[in-house]
Amino acid sequence: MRPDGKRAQISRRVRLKDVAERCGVSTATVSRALSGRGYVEASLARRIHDMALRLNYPLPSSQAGRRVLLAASGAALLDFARSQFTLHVLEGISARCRTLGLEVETRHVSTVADEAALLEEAADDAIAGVLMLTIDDGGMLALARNFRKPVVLVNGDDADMRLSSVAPCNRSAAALATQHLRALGHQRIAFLTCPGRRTIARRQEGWRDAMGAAADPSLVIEVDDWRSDLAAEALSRRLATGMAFTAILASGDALAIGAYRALNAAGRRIPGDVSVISIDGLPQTQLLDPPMSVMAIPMQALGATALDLLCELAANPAAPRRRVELACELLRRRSDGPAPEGLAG
Amino acid sequence: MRPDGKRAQISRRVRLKDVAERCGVSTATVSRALSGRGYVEASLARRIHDMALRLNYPLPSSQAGRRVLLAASGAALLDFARSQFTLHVLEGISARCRTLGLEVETRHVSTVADEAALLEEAADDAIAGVLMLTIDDGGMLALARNFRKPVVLVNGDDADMRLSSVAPCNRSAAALATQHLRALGHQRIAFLTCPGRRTIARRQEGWRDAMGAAADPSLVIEVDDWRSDLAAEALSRRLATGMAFTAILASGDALAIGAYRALNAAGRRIPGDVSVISIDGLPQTQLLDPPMSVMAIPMQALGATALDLLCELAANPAAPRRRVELACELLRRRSDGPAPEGLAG
DNA sequence: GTGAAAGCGCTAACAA
DNA sequence: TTGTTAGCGCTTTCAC
Repeated sequence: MRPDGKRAQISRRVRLKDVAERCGVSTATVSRALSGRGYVEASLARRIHDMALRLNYPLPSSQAGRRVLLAASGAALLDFARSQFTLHVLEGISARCRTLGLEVETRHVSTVADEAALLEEAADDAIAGVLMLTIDDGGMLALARNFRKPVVLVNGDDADMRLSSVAPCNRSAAALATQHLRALGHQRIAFLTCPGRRTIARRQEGWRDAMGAAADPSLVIEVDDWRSDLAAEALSRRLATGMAFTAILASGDALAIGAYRALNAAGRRIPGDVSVISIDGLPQTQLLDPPMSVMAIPMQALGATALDLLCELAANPAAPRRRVELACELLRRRSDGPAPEGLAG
Repeated sequence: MRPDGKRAQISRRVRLKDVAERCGVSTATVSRALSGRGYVEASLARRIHDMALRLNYPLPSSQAGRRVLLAASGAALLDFARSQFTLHVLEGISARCRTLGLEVETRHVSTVADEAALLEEAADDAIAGVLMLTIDDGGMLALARNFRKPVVLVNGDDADMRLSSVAPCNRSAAALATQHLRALGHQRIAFLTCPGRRTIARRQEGWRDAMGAAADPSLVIEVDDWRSDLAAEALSRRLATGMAFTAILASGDALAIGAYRALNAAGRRIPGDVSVISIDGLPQTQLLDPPMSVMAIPMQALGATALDLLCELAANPAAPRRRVELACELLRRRSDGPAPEGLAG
C-alpha cells in the first residue's frame, strides 16, 4: 500500500488524518504511534492503535532501519562450509533485507547460554526480531517461546506451534519424488538418509506415504553424517549383500553424490540400471555426470519468506503464530528413467 | 513500505528515481509501469520491471481496486447457516479487503462445471485471484491447479502442494488439547468426530499422537454429520454400553454441544465426572453451562491471512506455492478439570 | 506513449 | 510528550 498522490480525494481509503481526527490528535502523533518511532504516551498509543484497527487503516508494516538477528546453529554453519544450502538461504534473506531496508547480523549459537545472550541483545529497540536457522534443540526452542519479540524458525519447525516457522514441505517433496519414480515403473525404491532432524524425518514419512505397502524397511539406508563418503560406503555394502532396488531417493545432495560413486564403482549405470533423485537440489547437482534429477528446495524463497513473516509478526504482535511450508519443484535432468525390465516386476 | 519523508536523503533505500535514471525515463513512467495503471509500452515496461528487480526496488504489491472471487462449497454455506465458522472467516476476509482496497464477490460452487465458469469469470483483468473456501473435491482442485492466477485454499489444503493454502494447524490443535487433558490426569480420552474431510483427519492424527499407546480405537466415536443431536445420540449409546472415559475431545463445537446434552441426560457432571474440550471455539461456546473450554481456531486471521497470501502471490507469480498453518489457542473455561480419582488410574 | 509539474500522504525536525 | 511545519516520494493530470 502506498500513498495516493493527486487523486487521493476521490479514493475513499482510510488515511492518517481520519485516525487523527477521531482521536483528536495530529497526524504526526498518529504516525509516531503506529510506526513505533518517537515518543507517544502509552495509553494514547493504544487508543490510536485501536482506532486504526477499527477504521481498517492499513498499518505501516515497515521495519526499515531496524536490524534482524540471525541465530545460526553449528549444524547450519557446518553445512555452510560443506554444501552451501545455508548460503543460498542467507542470500534470500539478504536480498529481502535490502529491499525492506533492514540489516541482518549473524550470531553463532550452539548452547542455551549463547541463545540467552542473543535474546538479551535482541531486546534492544533497534532489533525487529530473531531468525533461527536450522535449530532443533528443545531447550533453545523453549527459551525462544517466551521472548516478547517475533522469532521465526528457518528450515525447521515447532511441533507445538508456539513459534512461527518457514520450511520446505519436506513430506510432500519426498512423496512427489517417490510417486514420480513409481510412475516410471519403479517398485523397489531405496531411501538413503541421515536421520536425526525433524525435517528429515518428514522426508522419510513422505517416502513411506508414497510407497504405501511397498515401504519395505530394508529399503531404508541410514548413515551417520551428511557425507558422500559415508553414503557411498553404506550403499556399497548393501550392493555387496545383493540388495535389490531400481531407484534411490536420497534425502540430501551429499548422500546422492555418494550414491553416484558407489553405483559407478559397482558398474551400475545411471539411470539405465538405477535411477537417482535427490532432495535439496543445489545448483552444483546439474554439473554431475549424468546431471542429477532433483526435488529442488526454493532456498532463496525460504530466506525471503522468513523475513517477510518476521516483519508481519513485528507489525502485528497479536497475530497467531504460523507454520509456512514452501512447495518444492521436481527438476528432471538425466539421472532418472524407466525401471529396467528385468527388475521392474 | 512507505515513503520516507524528510530524512529520505540519508536512508539509502532504492527509489523510483534510481530505477528511472538507470532506464533513462521519468519517474512517472516507472510509476505507471510498476503499478500497472496507465499506458506504458510493453517492452519498456518489461525493462523497467527487470531493473526494479535487479536494484531490489520494493515493488508496490498493492492490488487496490481489483476484485477477488470467493468460491464457497456447499459444505461452507451449510456451515454458514449452522455454525457461523464460515461467517467469521468471511469477516476476516472482508476486513482485510477494506484495508487493502479490494472487493470480494462470493460464488456458490458445488460442481466442477460451476468452478469452470468461475475460473472463466476470474480470467478478467480486474480479478486479482480466487479464494476457495472449504473445498476438498479432487476434481475441483485439479482444475484450479492449472489456472494462471493465484488460487488460495482457505480451511483446506492440497496434499501435493500445487495450490497454496491457509488452514488452522488441526493436528497440533488436537494434540495440544489432548496433552492438556493428560496433564490433568486423564487417561481415557474419547475422541468425538465426524470423519470425511482431510482437515478433520488431521485432528484425529493429533489426538492419536498425544495419546500414544493409550490411543484405543474404541475411544473414537464417529457420527455422520456435524449435528448436536447425532452426537448426543451416539454418545448416549456408548454411555449405555458402559464405555469408560473421563474426558471427551470433540472435533467440532456442534458435536461438543451434543456431548453436553448426552452427559447431562446421563447424570454425569461436567467437569466433575467428564471433562469436555472442543476444537473450533465459536464465541457462543462461552455461553454454555458450564462455559466450554475450547481450542480456538483464529477464524478472522484465517480469512485475513488468506487474502494477504493471495496478494503476495498476485504481486510475485514466480513465488513457490505455500501451505500456511495457523496456531490455535487453548481457552480454558469451565468444562475441563482434573480426572476423577476413581477412574483416573 | 511520454515527461513536466502539481498535489497528496507521510515522516522528521524543531519548538513549546 | 505533543503540534507545527518543511520536505520527500509517489501518483495523477495535462500538454505534446
